[in-house]
Order: sequence, then structure tokens, then C-alpha cells
Amino acid sequence: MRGNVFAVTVELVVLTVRDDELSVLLVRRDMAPHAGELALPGGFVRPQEDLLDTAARELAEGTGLALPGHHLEQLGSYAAPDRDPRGRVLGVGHLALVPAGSLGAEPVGGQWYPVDATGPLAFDHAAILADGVERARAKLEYTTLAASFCPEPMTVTQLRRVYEAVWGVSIDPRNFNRKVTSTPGFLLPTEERTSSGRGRPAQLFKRGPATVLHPPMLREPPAQ
Amino acid sequence: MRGNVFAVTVELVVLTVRDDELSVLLVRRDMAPHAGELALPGGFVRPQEDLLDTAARELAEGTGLALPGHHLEQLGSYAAPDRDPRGRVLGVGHLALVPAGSLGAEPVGGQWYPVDATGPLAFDHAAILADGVERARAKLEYTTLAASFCPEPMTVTQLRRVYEAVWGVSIDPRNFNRKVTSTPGFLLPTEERTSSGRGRPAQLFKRGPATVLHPPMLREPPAQ
DNA sequence: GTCGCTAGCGTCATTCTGACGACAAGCCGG
DNA sequence: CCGGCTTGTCGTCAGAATGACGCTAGCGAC
Repeated sequence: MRGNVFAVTVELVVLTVRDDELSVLLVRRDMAPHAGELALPGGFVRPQEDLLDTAARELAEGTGLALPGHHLEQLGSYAAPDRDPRGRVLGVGHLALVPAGSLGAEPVGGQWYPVDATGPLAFDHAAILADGVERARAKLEYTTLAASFCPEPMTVTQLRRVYEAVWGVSIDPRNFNRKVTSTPGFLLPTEERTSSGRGRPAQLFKRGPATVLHPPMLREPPAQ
Repeated sequence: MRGNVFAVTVELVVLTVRDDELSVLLVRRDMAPHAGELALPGGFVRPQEDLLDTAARELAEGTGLALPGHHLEQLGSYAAPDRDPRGRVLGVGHLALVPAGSLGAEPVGGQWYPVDATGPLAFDHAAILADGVERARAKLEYTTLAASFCPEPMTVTQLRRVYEAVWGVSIDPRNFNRKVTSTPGFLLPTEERTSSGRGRPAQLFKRGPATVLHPPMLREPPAQ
């Protein structure tokens, strides 16, 4: 096993939808290597920690967000031999989806950036971010994860704006309404309605128990 | 970084369809720990190797199969603190799909087992196997990966048997035929037909350039 | 030839979706 | 108070895709 010695880190792709834009939480590095550059939050796995434990701890330390209550899943591992100048470091990317406004405007030690306007990132974090964004986009098709981006309770329009922001498309409100309200367990209706704001008050919903969306809500196939 | 020291292995879930059964390549361990038990093939990542390089090398060593030409993708990482009694070992699971008959009946140093009749496996390999099988089942829905299980050239019936074996369902041959032949780029027709065998000769196809299947071919949603 | 088998075409009803029209129910400015 | 604006919600209709299934084509076995 000599030579097969790695340090293992967890990197977090924390996504939210702010101002109708899919955004990612980035931190500015204050230590070498890549000091001063933007990077995904993350850190080293501790001796007795499992990967998701590390990810949840880093999420809490970096943002104050606690599990359970937020979606967190593993994306994959990145281990190119030259990805870290300090030596052999394997990074395990994770994806977290959090509702808008669950952090202050300026979260602890980080800042929100639209996912397609981050500029260059440290290490191979741009690739990890791209994989996380693509995972999120794909999962909206066949799961109910979009609701994880919305605070509770939510309106159908809020949920639709999530899809529109994540996919970068516009969706017909009437067809979207039909789809999500006719999918059992996606949205649980409450008796309440929005009180203020322009237009007709909207019914408020909570997240339902369903996790899969069948049949799925398909994007147009990415032009090949 | 003291304490954050891992050995990193790659584990392979090599799947094929043999005799209408989804099967996995397993090896019997000859060294401790777990000597004598069945396990996924795999091994340690070498100092200058990337993960997919290691996986491709182990695939070649264990089966004689060479990339390119076979599907290989990363599944995810497994790093529970107690998953290996030798110490902290992070395993990166990979999924490979190979056509039936591309190995001899008894591949080098391994043997095929139906995925739901393996018995217990060493380490946490049962969990990795389960994740690999579920990944394969899901990907048949929205990609053209099923063709990776078929030798070239293939018939539509061979492809249908792959779906039936992987999903454990039966599919109407006529509807299946309509679906796969009307999807541009899934199957490229050739001028040849099967020569021997019972029944009417079938047209032979090669794999087309398409990788995604749109619209997808949906399984019944797993009963929740 | 006739039977059994597999391949592959066509038909029809149902479901789901995209593209709308229409109305409901609040605010706002006169 | 009233008409316009905004947003939410229901309904209609055509087209696409699918599930169920009839029917014929073309081979080997007998």
C-alpha cells in the first residue's frame, strides 16, 4: 500500500435559487494553495467521519444550515493526480439544495454567485460545480426535489420559478399547475393563501411525501 | 492533515446479461481480510493513476476487456470508517457494462453470478453492487446504454431481452420494436439478417450515435 | 404442404402534453 | 366606485406517445 496514500476532502456544491437565478455558495480561500481565489466550501474528512457526516458538518460550519431538512447527496469523486499541488488529494463532491432565504443575504464566510457567472474557481472546482448543476437539472425532471429550493409553505408559482431558473426556460403556468397539482404527493394543499402582493392570492402548499415524479417532467433534450 | 490518511481502492461492478439474467462478475478473495469470500474485482489506485485509469486497468486485468468499447462510469465513493478492518480505506465504485459472450464462459479469475443470487459479499460490496444495479436499471430508461450489453451486430429481440432481464419485466415485442426503431440514432440498420435459428430471420443493427433516449422508456414506478 | 416459431407491420383507445381561451380575485389609480 | 392591471386557476382542444392486440411474412421441422 506504500504510495497509495491520499488525503480525502469533501467539497460542497450548495445551490439555491435567488432572484430567479440558480446560484452557488462560494468561499474565498485565505490560505495557499490558490489563496484569494473562489472555491467550493469543504474540508478534510476527520478520522472517524463518514463522507456524508463530513459534508453535513461543513455545511453547518459554512452556512449554519443543519440537517435533516435539507437535501444532501454525493456527486462523485475527483482524484486526478495533479489536482492539488500539495500532493495526492481525493475530493468527494456533494450536492446540497437549500431554499432561498434560509441564510442571511450574506451567509457566514461565503457568498452567492449565479452558477454561470462565477469566473474561474480554485483546483478543479469548476468541473465539480458543473457536475452538480447538471445533476440538479436532471433530478428536477424525475424527482420532486424542486420543492427543496422553496421555503415552506410555497405557492405553485414559486415552484415554477425554480424550474424556470434551474433550467433557464419559461414554462406555461397553466400546464405547470396541472402537472404538479395532479401528481399525488408532490404538493400538499393547505387552507391558507398568500395575503399580500399583487394579483390574485395564491394557495399555499407544503412538500408532500412523494420523492419521484411519474411520469417525469421532461426538459427539451439538450441539443446534441 | 495527520489522521486524514486514506488508502484508495477502485471496485468494479461489471454487469452483463447471460441467459436472460442480469449477472455480475465476482472474484473469490484469496487473502485476508475476508479470505474465501466473494467480492467485487478491484484494487488499489497507483500513485499517478486517475480513478478511471485504475478502473480500466483492473477491468483489463480481471477480465481481459479493454477500453474503449465498453461502458465504464463512476458510481460513487464508500468510506464508512469501519468498512475495512485494515484501516481507513475509501472505495470508489465503478460500473462497467459488457456484452454477453465477450468473455469466455469462465473469465480470468472471476465468475458470473445472477445479481440477486450472489449470497453475501465481502466488505460493503453488496451495497456497491446494489447501487450499480440500480444505476444500470435507471440508465436504461433514458439512455441507449442497453446496446452496450449486446454484441454487434444485434437484433431488436436481443436488445429487448436486455431490457427484460435488467428490469425483470416482460415487454411487448411489437411496441418495443416501434420504439427503438423510431428513435433516431439508437440502432443503425444494416443490410444483413440473421441466418440461422428458428423463426423468421431478423434484421441486424449496429449501435447508433445517440446516447440519450428522448422521450425515455419508462419502467413502472417502483412501488412506493 | 402444414405446423410452429419468430419478426415486424398496422390499428385503435388511452394518456399525457403543449398551446391556448376564459374567468377569478386581489390591488391601484382615477 | 369603477375600470384596468396583475396574478392565479379552471377548461378546451389537437398532437404525440404509449399499451393492447390483430395480422402477415418468412424460416425450419415434420
